[in-house]
Amino acid sequence: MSNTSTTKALPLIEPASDAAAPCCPPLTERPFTTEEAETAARMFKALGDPVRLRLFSAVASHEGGEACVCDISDVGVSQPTVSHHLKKLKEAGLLTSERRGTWVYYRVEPSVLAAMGRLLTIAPAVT
Amino acid sequence: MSNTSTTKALPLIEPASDAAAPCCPPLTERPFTTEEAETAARMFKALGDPVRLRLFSAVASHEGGEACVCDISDVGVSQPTVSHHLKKLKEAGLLTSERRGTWVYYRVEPSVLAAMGRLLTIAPAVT
DNA sequence: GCCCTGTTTCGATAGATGTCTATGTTGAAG
DNA sequence: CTTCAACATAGACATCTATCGAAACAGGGC
Repeated sequence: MSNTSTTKALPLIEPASDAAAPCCPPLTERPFTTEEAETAARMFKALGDPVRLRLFSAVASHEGGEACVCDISDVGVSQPTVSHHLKKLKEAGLLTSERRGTWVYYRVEPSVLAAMGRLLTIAPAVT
Repeated sequence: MSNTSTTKALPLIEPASDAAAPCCPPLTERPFTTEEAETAARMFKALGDPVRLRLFSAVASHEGGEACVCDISDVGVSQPTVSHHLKKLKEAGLLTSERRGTWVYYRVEPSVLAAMGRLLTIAPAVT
């Protein structure tokens, strides 16, 4: 509500009350519809490649939750391949990118991480 | 007596009982190694197909956490294809199967779900 | 024995995917 | 303006994947 923003006061983690739960209920809640399955599968598939997973982990674990390509591109494949995988992660909504001067920085979209985590919850403890 | 019946025979491939393989730390903790990435990517990849995701969700949300194939095979593909996808999910360690009489029942491996969920946690708050 | 429920196998095929090399594009620095 | 460095894009290629139909196989109930 009014947020009471007397001062900036950055919250620990943006509440994102619903900001990014556009996808689906927990997998255990009810059988997924075709649409839900396609949406969710796109995200899982993005993390279903070892190189992408390493890139994602490198960004996610980097200081400040962001990293420039030059910091993470040592994953054993050529530079264009790195670029290609980063693009895939971006298309899946898992990463965002921003150019600052010569370098391009990638950042994790935390709300999407949370949404995927919610998919995998055992039981929402609700009826 | 004969061969190995005196004791429990040797566990060629121990069912890994539970263990559930907490394969990896959270993605945000540190950059994944190649091995970790390959292990984790195998699980994500298994859920990266819409049909498999629907099958998995159907089992996971079914009463008792298990379902027979006849209950979930209405996903728009042929019956051998359903069988093929269920096999993939089993190979990924996400499902187990058991025959009871005429029907085969699939069940979710809850510990694996938990392990995947842990991968996606933002910050483990230490131990 | 016959039938039912699944599993497996066998091509076969259309499409997706990961990788590379080569070439652009963008911005900073001479 | 030229050149270099950091990434992105484009095209080519080989491999993998999902799917099908049909048919054989395996347990279990009758």
